[in-house]
Amino acid sequence: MPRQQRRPPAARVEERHRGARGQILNAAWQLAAERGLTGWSLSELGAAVGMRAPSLYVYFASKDAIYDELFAQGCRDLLGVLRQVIAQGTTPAERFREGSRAFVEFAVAHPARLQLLFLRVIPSFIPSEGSYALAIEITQLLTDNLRQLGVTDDAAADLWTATLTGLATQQVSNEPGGRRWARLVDRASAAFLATTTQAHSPTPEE
Amino acid sequence: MPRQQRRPPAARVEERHRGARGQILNAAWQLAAERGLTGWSLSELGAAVGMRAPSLYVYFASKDAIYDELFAQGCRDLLGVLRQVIAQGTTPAERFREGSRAFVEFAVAHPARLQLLFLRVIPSFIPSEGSYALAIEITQLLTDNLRQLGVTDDAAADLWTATLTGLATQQVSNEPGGRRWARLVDRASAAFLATTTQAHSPTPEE
DNA sequence: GTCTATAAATGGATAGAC
DNA sequence: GTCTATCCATTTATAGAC
Repeated sequence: MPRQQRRPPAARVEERHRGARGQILNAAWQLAAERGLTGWSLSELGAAVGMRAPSLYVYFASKDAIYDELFAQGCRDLLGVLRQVIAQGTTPAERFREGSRAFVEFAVAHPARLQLLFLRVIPSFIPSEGSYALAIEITQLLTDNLRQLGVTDDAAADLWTATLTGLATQQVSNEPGGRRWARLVDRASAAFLATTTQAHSPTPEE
Repeated sequence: MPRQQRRPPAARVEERHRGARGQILNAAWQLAAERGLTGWSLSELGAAVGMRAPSLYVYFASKDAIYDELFAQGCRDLLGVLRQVIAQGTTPAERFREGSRAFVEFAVAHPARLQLLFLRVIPSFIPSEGSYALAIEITQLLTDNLRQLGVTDDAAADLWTATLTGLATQQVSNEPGGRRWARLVDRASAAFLATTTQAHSPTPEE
């Protein structure tokens, strides 16, 4: 029987491992916020957590693997925010309005997350299957929300995601830190609901 | 008096120079379309026009200078398309609808132009004053278009640019080559006009 | 105006000592 | 698990021959 009494318990090791991974991801978010999603290197990331670049490979297989974990984490963050906000709403309309507002606020507060999750900014990076499934959950949440309002039209849901990401993107791209577009989300929600739910003469598609 | 009878006329030289610059920019657009806006290097660009990388510096001061020229060119392209489409419209409403459609079609057909003009994808690149002025002209054109419809609200114009870029961005990011979001532009135009022009109970801003 | 050569730096990633 | 050292590819950019 191999001796293993002096080896620390595997659970402890894994816990520390996860802790370090978390630190690295936090530092990556910070660098992405400061210099853009692609504006940092592995050596800079290592320095940010008191490591050299090669040590990062103990925790991640590649830089794209880090992006993939950031992608998944960003999805979970947004899902958490949206679920919380939606849970607080008392009516479907309120849930819709507050959910939409939360989406834009999240994206504007975290431009790097917006770029990573909803824009194709990194040519080499494609999210893994598991990470992408989380992104689907976000739009799913939005679609369910609309269904509760009686909006079962998939096209309407698509138009709404486009509007929300559009507002956030314009805000972040043209006036970072401002509110020029972000403040329009309530107005957009109201207009969207007005044209989608009430007596709608279905516009003929092209 | 210095002899200069054997030197080719300056006009000829400049003409060739401009021709080469044009070739380089065309090749850059093609590379950007194939591999993403940032997915190519100067040596690849040089090879595409039968040059080595250093020779490109005869025509452009830096890679960012190339991006700046691409930015300006993209603006002029889009302005040309929009002006032509708008000129063909017979009523303000038709000009609005067709202009909106043309905007999205342009962006979907040229994702790299969309990224360069409306998204902040390259951390290091900031358009020059002259190039940015062209970008302003685009939104100006849109604003004027709306004014002809009696929409003088700046916020409405902002909401509309966000919607258009949002549709294009979602299309390009999530389903490149498809029509899922692009086909919604007419529906969005109609909804926007319905809520903005007709008896509008002004939604209170937050 | 184009080239070779090269600078000067940086990138991501691996090997192996400790 | 972290390091040094290093690989190898690649980058933008410059100098100088032709």
